[in-house]
Amino acid sequence: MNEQPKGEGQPRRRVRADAQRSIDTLLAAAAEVFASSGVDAPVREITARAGVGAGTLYRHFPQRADLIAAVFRREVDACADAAASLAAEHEPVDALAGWLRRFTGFIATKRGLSAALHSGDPAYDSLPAYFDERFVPVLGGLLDTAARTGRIRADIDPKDLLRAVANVTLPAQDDDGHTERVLALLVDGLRYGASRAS
Amino acid sequence: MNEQPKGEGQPRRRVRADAQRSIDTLLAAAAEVFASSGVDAPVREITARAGVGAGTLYRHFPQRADLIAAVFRREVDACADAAASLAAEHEPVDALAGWLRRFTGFIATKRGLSAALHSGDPAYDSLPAYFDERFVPVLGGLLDTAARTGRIRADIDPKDLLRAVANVTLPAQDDDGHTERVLALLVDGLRYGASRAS
DNA sequence: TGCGAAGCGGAACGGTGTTCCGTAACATCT
DNA sequence: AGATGTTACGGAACACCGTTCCGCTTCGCA
Repeated sequence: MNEQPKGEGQPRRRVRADAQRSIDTLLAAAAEVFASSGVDAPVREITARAGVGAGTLYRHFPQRADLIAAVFRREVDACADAAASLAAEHEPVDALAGWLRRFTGFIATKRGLSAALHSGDPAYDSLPAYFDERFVPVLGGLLDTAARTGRIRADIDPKDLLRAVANVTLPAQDDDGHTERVLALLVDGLRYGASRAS
Repeated sequence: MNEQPKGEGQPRRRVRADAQRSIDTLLAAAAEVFASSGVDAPVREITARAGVGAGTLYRHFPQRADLIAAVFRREVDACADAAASLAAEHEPVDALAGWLRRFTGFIATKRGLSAALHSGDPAYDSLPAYFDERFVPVLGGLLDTAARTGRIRADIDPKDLLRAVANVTLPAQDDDGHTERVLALLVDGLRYGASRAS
């Protein structure tokens, strides 16, 4: 549950108790603030909610981006882990569609983050990699299992589908079922040509 | 070619000559700066290039967002107008695919703008409407014509497809053909079920 | 319990978007 | 053309934000 940012080689120094407390408080406060005010919320709003000074934040997260990244990773993990139970409880194609929907929900809370990702800030460099690292195997597994039923084509790169769904979902502002319909269109695209190729 | 921002009811007052000069210079400078440094470029960079003071900019574009919106509209028009010649020179389905590709190129230059659009700034409120107002009829026409050949399904809402393509294209950072492939997937989705319905 | 190191708060810094206002340029009427 | 009221101009000043700095406190170990 705890977290030590910037874990270079090994964490050679023990984390002092008050420092760990600050880190936890900051991550919790940041998650709340990001959820309610978006990732562009002023840093002072986070430090105020956490009841710490600005210096404390920057000691543990040298760049504002590092804090965002830390919060992000936690939520990526939660979404990726959801795939296992879906696969256990549903038919392959349903599990695939279901997880895509779950993934859609995850992405929907990330408004404003895509902008940050493409800002060129090197602090975000590791995020897309982590995103792929966790999600590509998950979606790849669902896709393979579904393809083996023959009801879905087998020539889809998980990474492509992942990005497509994410990109379609992220900017959906006044979503009156738009995301649902496009997701359905993509799944139809998957079904098209299910008969050819292996 | 000229432009008078904020045209409320009627433009009841003539625009003074020096003011029109400032507006034109600012729009030109802004277009260049946005293209080279993105929409997040400092205002002072634009005023410097235009050779005007900050007060002049804010007199004509009360919010930074108003300037962005004005530049944006010009380029929307250019892209929408491209559809006519495509429709005249290609088969319906090719014209459709061709314009989607052209549209893709337009969107690709708008990185960072999507972030602005979803920032909640009321100054951008009219942009999506203008975007739809210009593009939906254009894509709708291409879609109808293509559907009448029977090689494309007829139950697609132009607005859905428009947003889907835009959303897929906008965040494409390291595009190694990703956009192309997803676009193809969407067009396959259009072909799927072309036989059923009218 | 004493002491060096790590952590803490918050004032201060540099840079940004935006406002303000004295001055200059324009359009109109005589 | 000259006078005059209105509109626009430039750039210094303001408010806010991310980030840095540093004197003081707290922690962990012997």
